[in-house]
Amino acid sequence: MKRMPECLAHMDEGIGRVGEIFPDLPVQEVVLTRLLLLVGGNLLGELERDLKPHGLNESDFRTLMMIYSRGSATPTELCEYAQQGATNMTRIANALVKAGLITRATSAEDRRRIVLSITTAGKRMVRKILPPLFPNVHGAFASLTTNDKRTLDRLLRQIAVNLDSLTQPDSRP
Amino acid sequence: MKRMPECLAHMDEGIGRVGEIFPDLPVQEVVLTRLLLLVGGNLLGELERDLKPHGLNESDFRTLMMIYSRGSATPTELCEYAQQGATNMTRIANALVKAGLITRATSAEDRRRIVLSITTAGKRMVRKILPPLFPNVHGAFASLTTNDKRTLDRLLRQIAVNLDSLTQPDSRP
DNA sequence: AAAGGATATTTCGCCAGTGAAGTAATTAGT
DNA sequence: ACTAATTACTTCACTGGCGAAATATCCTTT
Repeated sequence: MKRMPECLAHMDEGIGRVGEIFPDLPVQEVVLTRLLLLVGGNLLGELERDLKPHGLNESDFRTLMMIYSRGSATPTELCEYAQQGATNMTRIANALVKAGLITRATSAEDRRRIVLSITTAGKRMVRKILPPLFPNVHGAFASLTTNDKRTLDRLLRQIAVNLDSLTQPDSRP
Repeated sequence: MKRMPECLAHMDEGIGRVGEIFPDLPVQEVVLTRLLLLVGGNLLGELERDLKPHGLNESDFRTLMMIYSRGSATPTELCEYAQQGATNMTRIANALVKAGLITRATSAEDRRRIVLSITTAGKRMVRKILPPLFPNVHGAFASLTTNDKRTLDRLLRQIAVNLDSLTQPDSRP
């Protein structure tokens, strides 16, 4: 695998060439899109690499952390906020239950519902996994100033909202 | 599915709670990581939604565009720059060949190699697919100023390089 | 209180991506 | 010039995720 700078140069070159053929091509935006996909993908890959030794993948981990931060949650809640399909949630819950990190219990008030709760083993797992991730998380943004990070935060949130309203254009009463 | 602002608020809240339990948690960086994963994922989803009617997925499309921009390429070249496994490249090439968008030919100088070249149907497909994407690409960054975009470009490239050297720490002679 | 509609979760079948092993062609070492 | 190592691509088996349909419970209306 080539190193990143060459990879980026190649991308710029390719988009540049296509831009000559399609004068309307919004070159800057296309580059940003590809950069976001690239960075997102690498970040995901790095995270999964760190999690694999513990037998978890990124969505398992994210789900575990969401349950951890609230103590318990229903699959639907988790789907809402983790933008996952319900189908997938079932499988993730199965895996976490099987690993003894969470428990499944049917809700008393609404027996359609399942309540997923973290176990002590689950909490222990979080304590084991989380801190070793800090250096890498830090490393990813090492060359950015605090100000850079604040700006990045702001811009990413804007893009997230833009994308959201692209997909669901103003479905408000 | 909840709207984006609620989703972001929920994320901030969750990370905040975890940050209280783990004082060393680099909150700002974790938030940025999650934002990048979120935006990357949504961007990918949007793109795939636009491509599906044409029978292509994102990696098919990316590969087609790379071949388009150079006229032809070998699977290995494409893997290098598109950070895809060779395995996957085989399948993608199969799909594109089957759709008549590219051709496969063995190289004359090195008979281990395969040369993938775009066909006229492939070029036609690019002309058909690409322009309708422009509005969405534009929309994703609509609320950003030109300066914002330049900054974002710079920061994303830095992160990309940081991640790269996290993974392959200075393997230079 | 019975029927129709809504909601929560699961099951099923499909597509995309990956690692490990396999095959074929080239290059390097002696 | 012959073996060994390398490189290019493919095949196979497996995991992760998704959409559509199935199931079970709840809510609403009559």
